[in-house]
Order: sequence, then C-alpha cells, then structure tokens
Amino acid sequence: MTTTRRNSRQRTLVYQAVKDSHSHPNAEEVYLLVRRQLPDISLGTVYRNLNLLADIGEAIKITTPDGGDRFDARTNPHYHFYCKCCKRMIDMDFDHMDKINHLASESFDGQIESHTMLFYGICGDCLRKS
Amino acid sequence: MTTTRRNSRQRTLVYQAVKDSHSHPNAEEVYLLVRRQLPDISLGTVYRNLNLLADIGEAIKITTPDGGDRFDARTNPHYHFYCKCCKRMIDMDFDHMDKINHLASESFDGQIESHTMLFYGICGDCLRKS
DNA sequence: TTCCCTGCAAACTGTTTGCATCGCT
DNA sequence: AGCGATGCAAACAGTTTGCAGGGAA
Repeated sequence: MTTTRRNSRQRTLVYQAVKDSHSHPNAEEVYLLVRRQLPDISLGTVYRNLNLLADIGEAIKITTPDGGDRFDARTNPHYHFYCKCCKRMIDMDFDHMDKINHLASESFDGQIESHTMLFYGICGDCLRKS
Repeated sequence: MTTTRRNSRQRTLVYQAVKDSHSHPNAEEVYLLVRRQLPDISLGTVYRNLNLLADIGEAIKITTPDGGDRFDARTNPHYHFYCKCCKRMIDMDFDHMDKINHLASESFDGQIESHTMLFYGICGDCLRKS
C-alpha cells in the first residue's frame, strides 16, 4: 500500500522552481527562488520536497565535487558535464549517447543506468576566456 | 618559487594506504588503516595529506552520492562505476575508453578530461544476488 | 477528523582550519 | 634554526530530523 500524498503550495512551488530553472540549482538556490513567492517557506521543506521529487523520479539529483547536490527536472535522456573552472553543470545532448551507453555496457559486468554519465573538464566558455 | 615539501611518517603511510587499498577508500577508512601502524595520527592530517595527494596528481578524488569522497591511487586511465546498491566504486577498464572519449568530445563544446567519466548503475554482483 | 505536511531548531556528517608544538632538512 | 607538518579541537557547510501545530482530503 502506497502512502497517500497531499499537495501543498510549498510542494508545487519547489517543483515549479526546479522545472523552470535550467541551471541545475542546488537546494539553497531553489529555496531563494521559492521564497520570492512564499517568503515563509523553510529550507527543511525545500530539502524534503527536492528529495521527494528525486525519489518519485520527477527530478534528478546530481552530486557535484564542490559540495551540494544539484537538481534537474529535465526528463529526456541527457548526460551532464561538470566544468571544474566555473563549476557549472552543463547538459550534454548529443547523438552518440546510445552508442556510448552501448560501448560501455558491452564490456562491463553490471547494469549501467542509461543516461546518467557524468563528465568532467573545462567548458568552452572557460576555455575561450583563458 | 615552489614551496618545499617535507616528508613525514604520516604522509608516507597515508600514501601507502591509498596505494595498497584497491577499494577506493574514503578518508575515514584511510584513517583506520594508517592507525594500525601509527595509532596517534589524527583525522585532520589524513585529510590534509589526501588532499595534497589529489592536488599533486598522485591520487584521484572521486565524489560519491552517498556523502564522502573516495580516493584512488591508480594512475593509469580508467573510468569509475558507482553501484547504487552496494555503494561500491568499481574500476572500469575496457577497450572502448578512447572511442567513448572521442565520441563525447566530438559534439561537445569544451575540453572533456580524458578518463574521468563516472557511470551509475547496479553492479553484476548485486544483480545476481537479487 | 485524519494524518500528511510544514516551520523551526537542534542534531549530524564530512571536511576544513587556527593554533601551539614538533621535527625534517 | 627555520619553517613545513602535526594533533587537537573548534568551526563550517550541507543536509536530515524530531516535534508541535496547520491544513488538505
């Protein structure tokens, strides 16, 4: 038996914030966004709802090396690129994802979760600035 | 002018522990390992030396979704696979690394750091147990 | 009316840091 | 002797959680 889930303004706004922001916000950023419309929301509630979204699969939680997880409400398959320079998390949409998944699965004993690869490096913007 | 670096029993043992352990230990595990030979070492020192190793490139620091970074003293190129089930970090050595790096680089604006890809999924051991 | 959800604050985890001292070089 | 490294403990950042009250169904 699944537990009944209720709606609340807080829950709706947290979800909206993640969905509308395409910058992979962390909990603090979502908190600041939602506070614009609901100044009394607490950070704990933001965390609870972000984790709920991740649990039920309506958002992805991405662990970054700079402390703090980021959230992404995009549901279509894509990889992530973490720029060590500007610390941005960048979506990677490209044609070869299936091929890469396949190549990786081919010689590994285990079930690779499709489209959850994380790459590291320096993004194009940072490269051109230096 | 580079700063002079000195040796200490602590530093040597931390390095040895990471090098000898092939299980991608976290700071706490390294601490426990080193304490067997040097019971008075402090956790702070372990952290300082692990970070030093990562900075000078003698070890890799891998961020995991379960809190706590892991360390790896293997220097030859390989990817990592994080098993969501048993929380192990598993080395992936396979023939297609260069091809995957190339495919990924091809359609992404930025410099992908070779051999730092992180995959998620369920490892073979966990699959067979369930 | 039920009981899920919230705000608040305290607690927790992993990591860093200031400081006095130690001990390489 | 000089100064980099250590042990210790306090501080920190990000996150979780216990609890009493609030509100959706």
